[in-house]
Amino acid sequence: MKKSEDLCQCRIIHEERVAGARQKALEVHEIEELSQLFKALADPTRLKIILALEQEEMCVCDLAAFLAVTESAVSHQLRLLRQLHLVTNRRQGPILYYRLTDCLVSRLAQLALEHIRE
Amino acid sequence: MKKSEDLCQCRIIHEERVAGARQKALEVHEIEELSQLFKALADPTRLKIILALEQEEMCVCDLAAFLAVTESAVSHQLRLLRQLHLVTNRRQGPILYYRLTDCLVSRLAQLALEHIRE
DNA sequence: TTTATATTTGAGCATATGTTCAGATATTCT
DNA sequence: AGAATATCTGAACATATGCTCAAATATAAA
Repeated sequence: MKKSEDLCQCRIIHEERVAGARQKALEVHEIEELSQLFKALADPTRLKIILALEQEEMCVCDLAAFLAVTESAVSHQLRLLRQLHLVTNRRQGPILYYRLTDCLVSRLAQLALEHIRE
Repeated sequence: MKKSEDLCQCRIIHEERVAGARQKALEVHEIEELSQLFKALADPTRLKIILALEQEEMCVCDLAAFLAVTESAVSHQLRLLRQLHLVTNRRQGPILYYRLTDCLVSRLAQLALEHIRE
C-alpha cells in the first residue's frame, strides 16, 4: 500500500487522498492572498488598530497614544493595512483620518471572537 | 487642542477618541488569543493543511506529499494547530489521521475567500 | 517664505517563524 | 525481543516581522 515514486521523496500511504487534495486545492495566488489577509490580523497591534477603527475614525497620533507605540510604528502598520485595502484615510488639513474600508475584517474578528469565547 | 501630558510621549489630538478606544478595547488576553488564531491561518502551509482537511482526514505523510515538505515540517505545523484545538487526530495502528476539530477555520477561510474573489 | 505640525520613509536591530536534519518515541508485525 | 514503520522532537539556520530612531514630505499658519 506504500508508494515512493513521487516527485518528493515522501512516503504516501493514501495516494487517492493526496490526489484529491491536489485537485481541490486553491490556486497558489489565492492561498497567498488568503494568508496575507490573515497575516494582517495576526499581529496584536494591527488587531487593536482594526478594532479601534470599528468605533470611529482616528488619526495616526491618536492611535499611537492608544497603542503606546511611536507614530512611526503606527504609520508602518497602517501602510500595510492600506496596501491590503483594509483601511482607507481621508485628509482634513494636515491630519489623516483612518477608517475601515469595509466590514470584512470586523466580521472575521467577530466570528473568531465568538469562537474564542466559546 | 493638543495635549502632551500622557503616559507615553505621544501627541494626542482627540483625547476623547483615545479614551473611547481604551474603554471599548478587548482584554489583552483576548487580543492575544485572537491574534494567535489568525496567525495559525496566516501561513500558506498551515492554510493548505486546513483546506485539505476540509475534504477528508489525512495522515502526516500524505500531507507531506501533498505539500511537498518534509514530514517533520508537517508534524511541527500540526502540533501548533493541535495546541490551538484547530485539528484533532485519531490513531489507527501506527497512523495518525488528522481532521479539523470544528468548522470554525473553514468558516473563516470561506468568509475571507469570498472577499478576495470580490 | 519661514515655521510648526502630522505623517511617512528607510535603516538598523532584536525577536519570531518555518524549514530541514538527525535522532527519539511509539506502535505493529515476526 | 527485534525489526520496520509512522510520527514527534530539538537544534540549527535563514528569512520575515515589528519596533525605534533619524530624517524626509506634506500641509497650514504666521
